[in-house]
Amino acid sequence: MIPPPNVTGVLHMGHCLNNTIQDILVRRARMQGKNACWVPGTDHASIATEAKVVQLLREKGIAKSSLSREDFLSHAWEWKNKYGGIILEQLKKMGCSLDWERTHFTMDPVYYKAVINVFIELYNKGYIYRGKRMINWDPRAKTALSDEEVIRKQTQQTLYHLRYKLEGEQEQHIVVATVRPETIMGDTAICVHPDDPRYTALKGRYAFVPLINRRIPIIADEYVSMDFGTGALKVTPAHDSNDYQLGQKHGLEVIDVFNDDGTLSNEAGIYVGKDRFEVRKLIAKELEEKGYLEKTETYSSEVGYSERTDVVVEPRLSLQWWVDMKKISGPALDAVANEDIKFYPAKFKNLYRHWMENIKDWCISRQLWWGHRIPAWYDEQGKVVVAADLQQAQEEYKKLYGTTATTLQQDEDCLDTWFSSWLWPFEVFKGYSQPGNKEVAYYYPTNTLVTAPEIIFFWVARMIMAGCEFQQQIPFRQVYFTGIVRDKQGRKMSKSLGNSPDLLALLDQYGADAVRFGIMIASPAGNDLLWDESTNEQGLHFNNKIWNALKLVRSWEQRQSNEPTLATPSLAIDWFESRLQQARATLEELYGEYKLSEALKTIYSLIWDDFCSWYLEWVKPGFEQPLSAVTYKRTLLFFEELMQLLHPFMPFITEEVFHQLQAREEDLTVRPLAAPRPFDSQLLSAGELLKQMISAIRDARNKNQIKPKDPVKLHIESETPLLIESITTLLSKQVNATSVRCASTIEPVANSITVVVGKQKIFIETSAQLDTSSQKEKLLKDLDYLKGFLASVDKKLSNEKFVQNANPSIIENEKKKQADALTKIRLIEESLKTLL
RNA sequence: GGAACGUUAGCUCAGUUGGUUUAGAGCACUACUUUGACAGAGUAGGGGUCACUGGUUCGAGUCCAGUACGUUCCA
Repeated sequence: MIPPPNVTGVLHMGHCLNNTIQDILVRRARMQGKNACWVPGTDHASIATEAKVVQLLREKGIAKSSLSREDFLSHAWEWKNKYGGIILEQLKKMGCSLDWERTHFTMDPVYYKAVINVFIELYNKGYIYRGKRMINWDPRAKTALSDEEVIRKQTQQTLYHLRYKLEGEQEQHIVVATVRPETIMGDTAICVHPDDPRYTALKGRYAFVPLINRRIPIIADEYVSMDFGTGALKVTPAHDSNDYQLGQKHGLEVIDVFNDDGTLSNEAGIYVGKDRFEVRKLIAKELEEKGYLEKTETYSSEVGYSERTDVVVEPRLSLQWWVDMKKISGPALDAVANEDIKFYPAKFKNLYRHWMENIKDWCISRQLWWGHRIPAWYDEQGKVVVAADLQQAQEEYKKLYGTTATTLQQDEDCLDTWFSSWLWPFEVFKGYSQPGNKEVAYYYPTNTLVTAPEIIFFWVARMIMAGCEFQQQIPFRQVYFTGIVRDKQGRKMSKSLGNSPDLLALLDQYGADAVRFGIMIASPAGNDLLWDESTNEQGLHFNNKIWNALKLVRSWEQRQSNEPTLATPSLAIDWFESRLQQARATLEELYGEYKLSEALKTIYSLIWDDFCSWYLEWVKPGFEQPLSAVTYKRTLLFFEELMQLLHPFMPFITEEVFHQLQAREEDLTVRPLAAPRPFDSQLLSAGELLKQMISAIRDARNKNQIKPKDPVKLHIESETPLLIESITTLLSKQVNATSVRCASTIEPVANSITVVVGKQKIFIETSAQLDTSSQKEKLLKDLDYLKGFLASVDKKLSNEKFVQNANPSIIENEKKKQADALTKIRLIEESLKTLL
């Protein structure tokens, strides 16, 4: 399931993250042999698109008001056809493996009809009503907004203390604090707290609004906070939702002083036709000049801005269409509460519950043309019927009112975009327009929704409601919330900050694989990610590493030999086989928990460290030497399997390498994953020991400045000589040792460096001149650590309460730690003695 | 004002039900190495009082309470 990307836009980093995650999940599901369906699509984004089209027309010198609805819509469709598909092309460039033939658009004819019918169905059920309520008005787009479309921002404002003259007394006044002096013409009361001693005497009296001298009552209500401002509040029911409620309670008049574009209306009486913010400045000046302004102070509070046009939202009383959310939200709340739908990360469950329990009605009408036109019809008196078209509306009217309507006019408004996208999970399979069809029966409910937490209420919650309401089933089983993409300083990426990188340029510069790698490696499960371009470089380096490994392996193709004397490094092969299977088991777990970033890290390290740094070095033949055919074959198979594991993250390079390793028809992207095989943990620990010994010996060589080309001889004292013997071939190869001797006790060897690895004491015999100080230093340091460690273990074991209370297996373990530490300490002390 | 989440190395993060080392990665950093897949590399190394203060416990990065700071959401 793809969230419908905004038809107006180009891809940004948020899309990049979101769609990369979905692609990873889809590719992996496909490799597991599942019929993975990922539906692409775009939504019509009514406000944003309409704003774009209006702007485009304005540039051409055409005003929207000069066009008929039909003409405007034809321009909008033209725009959609030209730009609407761009985003899908960009997804292809990112490597997203969508089912392209299923591409949908929320205003496709069938989908459009479904939206309209959903409206009618809900209206007939009594879930949709028309009502005059306080709404958020966007004065630029000239439309209502839902609460979710309003973004609150901390804003520095000026708080004006204004004097309102009291009735009856010449020089007396009451001081009111407001940040909106331009609304005083809409004041219909002043309100104080009933317990406020400062105003006890004023209750029930009257004051005059400055400049226009309208007489308004002074009322008392507990809503007013005594500490804020002067404790006296000017009540403007038309322009603030709290004031509106106060007004309702106290039966106050409502005076709307604004026009729909944010200019002052005739009702205001003064400054008519001027913009609200211009008036704020002008009126403040006039109030000051006329002595009404006592003082000003700066004040920071949250102000609502329109999500789409970024202008300050105006609370406004207006007649709109609403969905009664209480009637529809119940099953959707339960579905998440009882985990029929699981949220990843789980913390969003709380947020969801809180919103659902305090849900408010959804304002679904928008004063726009681009969108699904509300199927409501009005007669001359404003009587309403809801029906899909005029003919049905007339029939409905007759049924309802018993007469034939002379003229029926359709509502001019459109539905909120989300009123169409909430049907997405089933209507892309025509689950509403053709209920129970084969497709929807097969694919619905879908599995996983991947989306940004910002639209949990806009979209996720409403899809769940729609699913429960119209399909009687939840729309998906898991919801994975991605983090928010931020810049290095932790700021949200936004157009206005200009900190959002151009994704297309990045794809050109680094390639899709590197960009996908970069964003995924930086993206911890459930957290925001601080994105930095340098992670793309890491991706690029990784590509390069894989490419070089390919070069190496391919160069072996001509060097294969079936010579029976040629040894096959079976330890290396068996070890890597086990390591690979172990990593696959880890990956299985990580995918199960949606820890994709960690899954990528696991594969990255498997390829870079285990495969390239260890395995390939172990099986690598000497300069221009042959290698056994078996080794070559196994190496190819390993490489293939690694590419398959990496493929969901980096589809392009893995596919290419897969074909370069061996010419073939089959594609990696559709190749099923082989069943996981068991791994041998003894082999894994042998490999671990080998790696540790190699590192320790290299370190000793480094510190004693023994050149890589200078050979050494190894004498190893070990309690497990058989284990050591199994690794000597690889060990001597990796540290340039000409001979390895292993025994349970070894006398000190002349002119040698001693290192201790685990319970092994290794003498590195060399012909070079030795300076024992550095190795002594290292041994002393190790000794110090071990003694401290031993002390902490001893402390535990000598604590009677610990021995009494702790789990026996833990005590056993502590005893083992103690014994091991003692052995190691003995070995180091012995080594130190030989140095003296 | 209310709520949720977070605070572990210079940066970004792991760390499962308290005991598997005296806390791990990846980047970045330092030294050495131009070796024959790869200098976009290799080899090795340094780096943390786990925000703070108390508490529970034989034992706390992990559980509890409070404080500070941060982010987000809702008023």
